[in-house]
Amino acid sequence: MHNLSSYHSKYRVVLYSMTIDDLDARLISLLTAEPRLGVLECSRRLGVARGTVQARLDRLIARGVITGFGPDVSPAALGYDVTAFVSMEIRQVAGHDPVAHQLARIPEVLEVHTITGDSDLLCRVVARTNADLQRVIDQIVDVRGVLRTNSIIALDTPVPYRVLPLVADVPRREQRSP
Amino acid sequence: MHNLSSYHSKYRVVLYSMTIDDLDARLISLLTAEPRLGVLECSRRLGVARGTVQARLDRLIARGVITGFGPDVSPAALGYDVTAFVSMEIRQVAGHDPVAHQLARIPEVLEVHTITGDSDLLCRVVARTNADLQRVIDQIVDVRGVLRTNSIIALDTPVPYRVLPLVADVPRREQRSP
DNA sequence: TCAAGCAGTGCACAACCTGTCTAGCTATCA
DNA sequence: TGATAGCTAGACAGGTTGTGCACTGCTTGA
Repeated sequence: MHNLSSYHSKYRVVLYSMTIDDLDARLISLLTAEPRLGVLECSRRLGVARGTVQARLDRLIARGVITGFGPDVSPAALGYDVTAFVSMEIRQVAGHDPVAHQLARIPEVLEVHTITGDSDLLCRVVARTNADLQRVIDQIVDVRGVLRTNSIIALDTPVPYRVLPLVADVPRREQRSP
Repeated sequence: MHNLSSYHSKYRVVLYSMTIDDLDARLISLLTAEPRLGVLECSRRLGVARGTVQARLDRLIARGVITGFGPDVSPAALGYDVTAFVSMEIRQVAGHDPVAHQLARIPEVLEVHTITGDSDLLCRVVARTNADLQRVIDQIVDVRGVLRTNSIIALDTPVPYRVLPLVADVPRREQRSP
């Protein structure tokens, strides 16, 4: 098996983790900016052959770097204007998995993490209004194993979720340590 | 201006907010499951005319329900295995915007919210290792206006970010209240 | 030092899909 | 009742995709 991270570049450091190329980063950036672009148009914009773009994309997907091209849905546009982070303590006897499984059945729960610190779980929820948030929190509290919850409302989101700066940074980090 | 939410359905309630149809929900679900599907294939799967799918998609995008089709990048696949939530207090004199602006310059900061509660800002950060997380937090603390931070590490993510259950739930909510 | 393997390039082909337009039909709303 | 909006079905040209091939250049390992 050949070294995944040392091919075809004099600058690339030999790291035993999967990294991405500058071309990969530019490809991801391009597709993020204009997602409807086809492979052919990408190859034109990037100045490489179509087969290269096709191969890069396949590889990024195969490696799990790109997990999908799903449509990004805005909960706010659906009327879910309230976002909150709910942390909770759970009864430790049964572990956290059954609780997370029950939380997953609530559509308004968008994300669940197990965390360090005073609480055990942190989840992101959305609701239509503050009153509706109460309904969602009630559903969470009703989950068997949930002992106490603590809610924090997100008033504004000055930086919405993004990965692009990270993607652009990876190849530069590689080059800086020859 | 005509009523956006009452067209073409005997079940739909007149709500003065933008909602989605059952067909919209099925379209989004389908595209989420198999994002590489074209419009024509979608129309076949959904059993409607191609023009309908095209029109629905255009409308969903125009309304802001679908904000994009960007490639979903997994930070973990890029070597950023550590996810943490960092809440912070900031100096109130200058407001929170300049702080958020500086935080946005840190690639590892994926998301920033202004929040209720003891802290002022909550952000999601990623890092390569726990030691690397220290580096990122140091960068955050160095931001002018940041007084104190509190970090919570996400050990596991039993429910990764998803919107699909919410999307599927919206049309059913509409029907339930005639 | 040399052969092998991997990326990339350029080209070709058929099949398919997209964007766009038309026309007719139906349901809703004023 | 008339006007409007949405869905269907069909059509068209043009571009794009998936795939295969041969060739080049670089890196690797014997």
